[in-house]
Amino acid sequence: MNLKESIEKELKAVFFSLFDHKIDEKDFLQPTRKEFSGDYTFVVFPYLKYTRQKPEDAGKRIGEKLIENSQWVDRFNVVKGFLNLNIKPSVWLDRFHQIFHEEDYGFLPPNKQKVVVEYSSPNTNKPLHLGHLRNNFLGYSVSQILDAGGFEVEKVNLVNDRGIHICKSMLAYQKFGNGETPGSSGIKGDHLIGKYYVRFDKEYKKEIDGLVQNGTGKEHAEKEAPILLEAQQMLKKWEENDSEVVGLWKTMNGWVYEGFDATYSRMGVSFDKYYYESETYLLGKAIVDEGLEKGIFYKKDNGSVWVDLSDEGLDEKLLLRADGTSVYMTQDLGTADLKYKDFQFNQSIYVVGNEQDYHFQVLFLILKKLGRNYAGGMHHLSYGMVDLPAGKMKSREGTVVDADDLMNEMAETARRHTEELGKIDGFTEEQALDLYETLALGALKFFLLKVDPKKRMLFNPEESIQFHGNTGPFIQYTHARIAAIVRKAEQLEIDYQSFDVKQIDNLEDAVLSVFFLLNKFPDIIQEAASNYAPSVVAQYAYDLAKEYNRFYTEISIFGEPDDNLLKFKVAFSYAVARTIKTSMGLLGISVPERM
RNA sequence: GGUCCUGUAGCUCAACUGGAUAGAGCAACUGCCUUCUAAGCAGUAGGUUCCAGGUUCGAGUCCUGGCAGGAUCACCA
Repeated sequence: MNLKESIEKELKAVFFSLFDHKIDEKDFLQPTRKEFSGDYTFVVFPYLKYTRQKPEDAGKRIGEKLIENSQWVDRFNVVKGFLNLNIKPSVWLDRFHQIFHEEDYGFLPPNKQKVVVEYSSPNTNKPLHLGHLRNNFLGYSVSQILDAGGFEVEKVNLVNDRGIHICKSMLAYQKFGNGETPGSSGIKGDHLIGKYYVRFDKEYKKEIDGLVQNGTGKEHAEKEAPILLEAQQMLKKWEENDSEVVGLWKTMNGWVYEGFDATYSRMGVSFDKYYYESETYLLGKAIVDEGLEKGIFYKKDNGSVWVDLSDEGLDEKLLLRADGTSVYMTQDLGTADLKYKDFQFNQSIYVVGNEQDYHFQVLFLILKKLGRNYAGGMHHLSYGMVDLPAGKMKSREGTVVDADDLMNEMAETARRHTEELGKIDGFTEEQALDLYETLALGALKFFLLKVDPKKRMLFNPEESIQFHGNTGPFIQYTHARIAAIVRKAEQLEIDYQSFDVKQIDNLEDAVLSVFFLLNKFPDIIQEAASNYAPSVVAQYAYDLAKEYNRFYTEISIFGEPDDNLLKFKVAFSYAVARTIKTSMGLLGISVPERM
């Protein structure tokens, strides 16, 4: 039982003895707001019908009775109907002692549940951009958080490696590539393929213009442009397993994967399993048959298969084309089954942009109708678009922020800032570059993760990434400061682990607020895990760093004359640094020892 | 047009799922480096929480109706 629950139990007993009513609610204490004195607050208002007195009086009576023989609470104050409880400093100190010696502090015990997190899921016809960054950072962070929350996590990447888009790149390459390779051109594989995707679009537009000038209608021209027909032809050949087309496809996808691997590794994300649509796109047809047999789906005259979800307030949805080929939904039905077969998950998370909200609503509903018992554990972690000041990003129009470019710019900005501050004296070149990378990725990840995923966000390349205030580097800086303290303590051979809480009787406010935050770390992980919410962790890491910095500037550590207090202050700082490191780790952000 | 999401300080975001005087950061202004890292700390200023009703001891939060922005409603993925 944790501290809060212990107090709730005591308070329940007191309330019962005074008013002869058992409080049924769980979790009825809340943290006291900053402006008031106290640690936890009991709101009396909801219980007025049992107390039958003015809220102030009831609060006072409960408070008095509670502190008579409470193990935990020694003071209280009442403001209107709010009973604020102060926990005994000695209790905080004991709690801190416990926390300090728990190596994995904050992590929840294994819960025997398995969760699959699918994220990233790139197309192989172009490099990753800013939108993918949000997806990847979210997916990776949620995986880390669920892992800390006691789940067994499988990170999965479903690569969209087939279809008309990749044929467009292949065709343009065939026509204009002159045998260029990543090696010969010095261009990273995914960027090289992206180059030909753009080239295709250019030629395609040219042909449309030509057709329109010769009197063809625009819509017709868009469908009939020879290069598009050629790409469609290529897709057909691919599906027929034409060796030349498949060979080119393999080569070009290989280049893309090399490029992606480099980008993923720099982003610090990874996967336990890859699925490829080229291998899964035919799945799901059996499920269509199953649905027809069960009478959940129906066939139209032309042979196409549909599901009618109008009873659930949705539309009719196509599941199989008249020519018997699959659509996106067909594949996703099949892949859902495949994932379950592979992992027997309790939960399956899809990190996918909010433009597919409707798709997943339909997908989950169909699986439920089909009687898949795993369907209840599925969740679409939907996130909003990242917009630029100029508006929406469009890959074909060149208005995207490329992921590799952005990381380069960030590292460059980090270098400039650091050099201006003269902070790299004594760093080797390698250490300095390492630091820039840590700061760049820290700033970027924190910026993207501190916001509620549902919200679309504006990214202004010049202004969005800061190194001050509510940012990744601010938290990293706090960690580096503490690391310096710990280094110094070790140099001075201070055995800070041996501090004795029994000898401490007076604690500064700043220390108590940090205790409160440290104590709540497991709850934060719990909350973040059940809501798939990295932003909760980001907010926490910031609060902790902020609060510690208050302590840091107000209180001298090595100026402390009392030997035991000195040890305690170092240990206290150490515990904060460790918790900062852990919580940032849950966001996929590493923290430097020096900066 | 139907459905879903969003709307909070000039800007970017919080608000423990219905609690107190709505909080941070950026930008602006004022202080604090001979001390363990000033990428920091303290302070000032900034609000009709899009609007109108309703529910109740209490609403940024829940309900109804509007307004604004976005997404989606393809034999695309």
